[in-house]
Amino acid sequence: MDLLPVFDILLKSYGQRYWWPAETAFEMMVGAILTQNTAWTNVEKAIAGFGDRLYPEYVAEADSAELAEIIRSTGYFNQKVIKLKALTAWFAGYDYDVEQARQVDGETLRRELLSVRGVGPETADSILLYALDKPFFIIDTYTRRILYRLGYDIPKSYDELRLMIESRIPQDIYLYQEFHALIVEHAKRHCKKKPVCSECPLEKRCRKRIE
DNA sequence: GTCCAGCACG
DNA sequence: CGTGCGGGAC
Repeated sequence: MDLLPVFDILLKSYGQRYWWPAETAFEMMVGAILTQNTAWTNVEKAIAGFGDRLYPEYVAEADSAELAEIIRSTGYFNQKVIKLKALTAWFAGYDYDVEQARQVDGETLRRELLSVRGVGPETADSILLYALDKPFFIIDTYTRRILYRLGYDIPKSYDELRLMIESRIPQDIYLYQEFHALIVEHAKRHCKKKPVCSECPLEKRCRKRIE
């Protein structure tokens, strides 16, 4: 599994992504919850709906029905209200200060995040990588789909695939952040569920397997 | 009508 | 391992 050439091709094709798009670390965490099984365009509406209220004290205190109305466009809004409040309660343990959280080692933070209601492995690793600067490689549907079509043998479990990738590329925050962002871009432009293979930058390396 | 950046629960 | 959660884009 030689992944760096794939990264280089995607980087040359799409350019730097500078992900994740968020003004603050807390906004990033909120976005990670809201985008679960949801298109990002629907998340943007919700983020905008917060206006100047996108800070942890508001989410902690806000009436659930009011919060649900703000994030309605992201779907699963009743569940996501619970998740947002649970994640914010975890963040309170660090005085809503991302610098404090960053002092803690990554494995500890990951265990903590996974114990938060509504935070699974993908959401945890997204927060770790993009808000807390910890090198955990995010595995999402896009990652699996693209690697599968490229012909790699994909382990079934989330952590097996994550550890496999992490063991094969340099442990570098920038690389992890940019690589995941490029995977998302590639999945949206070409490697969709129904692939759009014309002008695909990875065409030469792809098995062109459909499903 | 169908599809889509997960997760918790039974 | 199957199901519920839910909106918006197409």
